[in-house]
Amino acid sequence: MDERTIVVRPAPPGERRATGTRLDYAAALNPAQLAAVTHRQGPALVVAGAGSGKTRTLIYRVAWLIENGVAPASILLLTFTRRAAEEMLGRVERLLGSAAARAVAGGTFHSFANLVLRRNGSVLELRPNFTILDSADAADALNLLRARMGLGSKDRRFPKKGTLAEVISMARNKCRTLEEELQADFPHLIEHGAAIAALAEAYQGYKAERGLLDYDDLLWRLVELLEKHQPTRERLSERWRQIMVDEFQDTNLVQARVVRLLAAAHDNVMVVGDDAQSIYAFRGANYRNILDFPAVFPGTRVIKLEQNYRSYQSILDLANAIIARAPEKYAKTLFTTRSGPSRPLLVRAEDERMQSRFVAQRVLELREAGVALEEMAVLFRSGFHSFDLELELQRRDIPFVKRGGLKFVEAAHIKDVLAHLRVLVNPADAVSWLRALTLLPGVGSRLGAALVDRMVAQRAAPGAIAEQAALAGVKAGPSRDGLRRLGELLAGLAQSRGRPAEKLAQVLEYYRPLLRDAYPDDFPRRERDLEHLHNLAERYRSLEAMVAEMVLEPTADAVAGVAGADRDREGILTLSTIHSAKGLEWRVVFVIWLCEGRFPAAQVVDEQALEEERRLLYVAVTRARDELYLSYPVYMFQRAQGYTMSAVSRFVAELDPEVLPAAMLEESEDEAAS
DNA sequence: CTTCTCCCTGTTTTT
DNA sequence: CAGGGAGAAG
Repeated sequence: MDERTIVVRPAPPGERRATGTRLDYAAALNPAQLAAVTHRQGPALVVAGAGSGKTRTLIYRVAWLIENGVAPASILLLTFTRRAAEEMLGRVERLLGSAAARAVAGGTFHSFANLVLRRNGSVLELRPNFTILDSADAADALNLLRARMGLGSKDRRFPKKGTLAEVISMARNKCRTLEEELQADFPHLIEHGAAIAALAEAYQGYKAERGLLDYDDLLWRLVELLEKHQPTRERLSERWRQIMVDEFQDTNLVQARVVRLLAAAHDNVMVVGDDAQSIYAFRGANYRNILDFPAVFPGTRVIKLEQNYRSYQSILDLANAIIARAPEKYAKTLFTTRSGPSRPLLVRAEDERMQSRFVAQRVLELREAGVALEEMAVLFRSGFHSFDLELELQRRDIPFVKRGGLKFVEAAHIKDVLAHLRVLVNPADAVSWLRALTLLPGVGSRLGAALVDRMVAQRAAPGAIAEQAALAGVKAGPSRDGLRRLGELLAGLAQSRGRPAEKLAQVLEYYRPLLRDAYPDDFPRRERDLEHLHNLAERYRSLEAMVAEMVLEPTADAVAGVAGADRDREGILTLSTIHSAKGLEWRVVFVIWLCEGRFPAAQVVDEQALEEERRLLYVAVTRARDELYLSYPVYMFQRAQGYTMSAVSRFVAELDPEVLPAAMLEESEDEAAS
């Protein structure tokens, strides 16, 4: 049964040509793709099923526009990650055999907003050196204000800082009032409604005074800029006369508004998406954006891409069966001409160890059979689901990278280092100040906050922190010594004309002793991360760009595992959350932990969220080209109850065994011996 | 009053 | 495994 046959697949047509000739679009694309690529003007909605050549279509579209006289600089390509945009534009460049594509603007909504606001923010009285807060920074700021306002100091049931940040952010992403948001998603917090509202208002003021923008502000201030300042709107709309948005099903209402406003002058918008792959409702995305697009842009041309070029038909049958029950959608059924010997398989393992051993062993067998490690991936619902597997892979010396889970720049020690640089860029950045100050021995939240307030009120230069501390009455002692060293560091950096990487190196030198004190157990691992950070810094020419982009575009590498500086994945297996696997594909895919409580996740109860989990599984299985394994352990360990019997995921249980045959694992003689 | 330390808990997904 | 809470120490 493991006899693997060689499958001859047609190579994707096109993507190479002699210079000087025009691309042969009709030969390279199917009729639906061609229609999208050569769409003249006005709004268009491309409903693109998984693996239907969506990216390819966008690439050819950009090339076609350029070949037909559209200036590259007037094309805007909004994608889900910067990397997606860069990869696409790189391919356009190869396609056209010229560097023209480099002038195309591309990136995420947030990074686009960042650039526009830095250049045009003055009409909003926004300083160009504003700091961007990530969700953890936002939560910290809220917590500071909560303490100051004396809210929930005694009440144990008062929401934690992360929850507060989530409520406030969700309301803004869904264009709701706080009351509406609490009613809809946090009914158990309604009793704290007034306190949360007061906090939200204080938070707005706090950010405005200190030049701080959180993720939501980036989008909302852009909307404000475009809505309230007609000349700016017209200028920007004229500048980008061709707008393309990828993964439109994962945009939220604010982003949809940005699109509407940006296209005000011409309506030349092409959005591409798949309602069946909408998996970001939890952060406010609304796949209705796709369903409603034709109403928002009258005269929209709708083009459906249904032919799948990725997966075997047996895998698509499974995908179609999974999504068949979704209640509201653009009806479409994926089909392909690809068929092969293997079918998806449901694998029942005794327990988690067994599941891990199965994956590791199968990966090795496949590698023996000629499938390179980078052509395989293991996908899961949540970051921590792969912990046991990671140990097993390490034990067997199988190299892997993990995508998703805790991000590199979210690790405490990385944030510590960056805080020093952020203070340099924006001396009013109270959040970063507090972080840097409380690292010092003898400086806690109280003294730290007092010093920050003083620095901001006095508009003092960062290097003046020690003098300001003395003026504030800090007595000589360990805290004064620390503050003096911090002041010397910052004063030196403010003077320095060095590159960002050189400044970072100085911060690292200062920070290393603090790191060793703070993490006596595992500072070596963290020091390696700092090395990696230093390598990343080499790419940037300006400090401002570096600190902004590190927040907006965190590198996909997780902290754990090999935080390798090299980015090529040759000979490396991929482990990934399904969310981070979006848009990618592999020859062989394993999806693990398909049991109730894990997938769907335990905390998911309401209908809408369950539907999203279903779509998530759909995304997972459509990542596979040739082979697909879904697995789950029969017994799972839960700390509270010990070993319990698990139930297979409802999404799998309801499927016809025809589309997903089941198998179980048995301990064989030689395996038991090893 | 402030900071430090130790123990507890409870873990989705991400710009 | 980190973030928060409680209690001890400065």
